[in-house]
Amino acid sequence: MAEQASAGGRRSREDFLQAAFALMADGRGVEAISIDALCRRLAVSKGSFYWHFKNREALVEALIESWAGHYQQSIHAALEAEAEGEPRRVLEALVGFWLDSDISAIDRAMRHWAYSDERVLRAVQQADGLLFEFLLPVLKKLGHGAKEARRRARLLMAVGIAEPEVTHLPKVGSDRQEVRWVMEHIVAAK
Amino acid sequence: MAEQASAGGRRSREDFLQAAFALMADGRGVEAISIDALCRRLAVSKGSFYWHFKNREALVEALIESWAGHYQQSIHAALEAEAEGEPRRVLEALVGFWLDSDISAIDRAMRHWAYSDERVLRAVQQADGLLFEFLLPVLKKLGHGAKEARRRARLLMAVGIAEPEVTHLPKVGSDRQEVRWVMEHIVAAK
DNA sequence: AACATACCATACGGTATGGTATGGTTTTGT
DNA sequence: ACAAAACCATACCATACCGTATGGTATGTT
Repeated sequence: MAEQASAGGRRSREDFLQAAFALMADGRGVEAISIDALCRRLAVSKGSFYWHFKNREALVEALIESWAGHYQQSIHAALEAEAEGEPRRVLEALVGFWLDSDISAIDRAMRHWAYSDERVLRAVQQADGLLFEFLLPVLKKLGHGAKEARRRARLLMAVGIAEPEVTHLPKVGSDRQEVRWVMEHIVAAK
Repeated sequence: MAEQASAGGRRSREDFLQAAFALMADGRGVEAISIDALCRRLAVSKGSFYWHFKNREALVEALIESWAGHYQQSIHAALEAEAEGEPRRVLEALVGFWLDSDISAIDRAMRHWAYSDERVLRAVQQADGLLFEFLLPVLKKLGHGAKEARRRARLLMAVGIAEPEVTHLPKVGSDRQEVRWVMEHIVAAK
């Protein structure tokens, strides 16, 4: 414990956000984020927290905003760079982004949190919509019509989302091989 | 409020389990199951709860066991009856089972709960494994080899699991149409 | 030196929760 | 009818949490 942030020095708003994400990622979701737990993790007292945030709600709102920002930024960074190039490379980038372990842990927590908080739901749906919009033209480039593109984009995202849920089912080949198979099967025009 | 169970009469262990599932289904998952909330819902006091259960942990364990039992039973009821018939009909039955709103709400809650409780994780994985084993022969009947069957069964389950997560993305046709498309696309041999 | 600002510690109040102790009521067996 | 068992209500305690009040320290600024 006793996070970085220059262990003797002071804490910033960002430190609390980072610690909250960390709690969320390896805990029981948003419920794991208690102010006491945060302060323990940062080796600081509640006085500090309430200096940086009005209350727990303010932290929560900041968390949502921060996540949305990072998520969108990640998508842009991973995909926009490739957007003009070979469609398959764009999809590779997407998969790489999605399988990133840090992202996916927080991602799962956010998705569940969305069930109990409308604001989170909106943030997640907006992020999904963004990714979806990226996928559509890529699939069209691969020769699919509008309807087919929508269906396959949807399917692709469903698979991406559910992947962590089916890791226990017997796999046929390596991760790379599986990805390639899904690509060819879902993505390729018949 | 004030559940059935003969509103004046006494409560059984099963009543508490049912109420707990109900709380779980329309709440924030397992955290929504507080003893007070349960007792309020059943119009009874904590004395009753602690008569039927040693403590909250005991309730939780009973919940896991009960869910696993019901889930397996549902799978058998829905699929085994069709197991010898037309493969497509088996899959239709599966989809019908999966889209059942009650099941899927609790299902989602269980899946998330699994992240924070190993016992739940085992129960969910075992249930998934069961369904998976049902799917394999069906897909083989449709003309797929062993590898292809495993891959497609996995994909099919991923789609089923993730479906509730992508409901906000634009759909092309009606539910039935979408299901047919996925069937044809994932299930059918090319 | 005097003050201002930013930051943090400690102690406390209020509430929601899990849990216990104890006794009362209803049902059941004989 | 009567006792035992099953079932439940009430009062109470301990803990964990959010939030506040208040005082303290470090680093400037004038």
